[in-house]
Amino acid sequence: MLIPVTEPLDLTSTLLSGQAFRWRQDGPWFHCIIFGGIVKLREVTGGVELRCAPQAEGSMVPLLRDYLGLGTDLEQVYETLLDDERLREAIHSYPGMRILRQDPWECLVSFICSSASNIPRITRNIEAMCTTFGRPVELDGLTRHTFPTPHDLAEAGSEALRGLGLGYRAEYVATASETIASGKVDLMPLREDSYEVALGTLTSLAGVGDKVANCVLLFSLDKPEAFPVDVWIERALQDWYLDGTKMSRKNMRRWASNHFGTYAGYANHYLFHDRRLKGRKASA
DNA sequence: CCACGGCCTGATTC
DNA sequence: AGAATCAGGCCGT
Repeated sequence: MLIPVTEPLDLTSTLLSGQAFRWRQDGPWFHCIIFGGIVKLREVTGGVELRCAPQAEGSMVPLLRDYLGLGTDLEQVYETLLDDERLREAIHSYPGMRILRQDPWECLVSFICSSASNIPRITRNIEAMCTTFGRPVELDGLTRHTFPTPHDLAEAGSEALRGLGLGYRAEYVATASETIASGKVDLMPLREDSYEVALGTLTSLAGVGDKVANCVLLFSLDKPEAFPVDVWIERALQDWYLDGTKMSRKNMRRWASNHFGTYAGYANHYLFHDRRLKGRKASA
């Protein structure tokens, strides 16, 4: 089924820029588990072709439009960022790269797992949790596993998670899972809360500091002003904006939110993507 | 509020 | 070859 898309959308950059960890590319197709179903997407003239199971394709279309962030007016976002020379260049390099609107739970666990790790390992860890504690779903002879629920991971416990290679992050995931499963913290309503309130709630969870919280806020909780500062962003800000001025990461986040404004998160992701593709040494 | 060391682990570098 | 270092940080002191 065709999802008609008239808005700018670069599917490859959007799905593979490091904001989500479960998309796989297979020729022209991308596949993943979304909303509990297996989904295949590919870019075609006029939009995006969709296949999915077990849901009907028709019912998945509005969910995917939402997930892909097509509700956001990118032109308006760009308008606020194009004055900046570095951003202008990055935006021209990857026009149509969007911020996804992911499931907050999966996003939370994924970024807890990301701390002091690397993309291949994070991806392995997440996939291991899914194959071990998730449910298999099949489409066109392809099997993927659903992301485990808070209850699943709380029940699994930290030892089992360590067995999957999470290292010290296993304790964080187990504890955070218990907190969510118990109902002490409810993630979805944070979409309606202010940035500051949601940030405070998230950082009360095990293994969630300022950086991880800002990732969850930006990629799943409707906070486009969120600005996660990781090593890549730290270097980018140092090199291009701060001219060597010493600043803590939390202060960098505050500086950037103030400097880039309402859509600081988009600025963040374009800088991040650009920096990462160019590699560490290439850009001075 | 900031600075610092410790923490799993696997790949890369020296 | 074996030891540091780094990788999309967080926590406690």
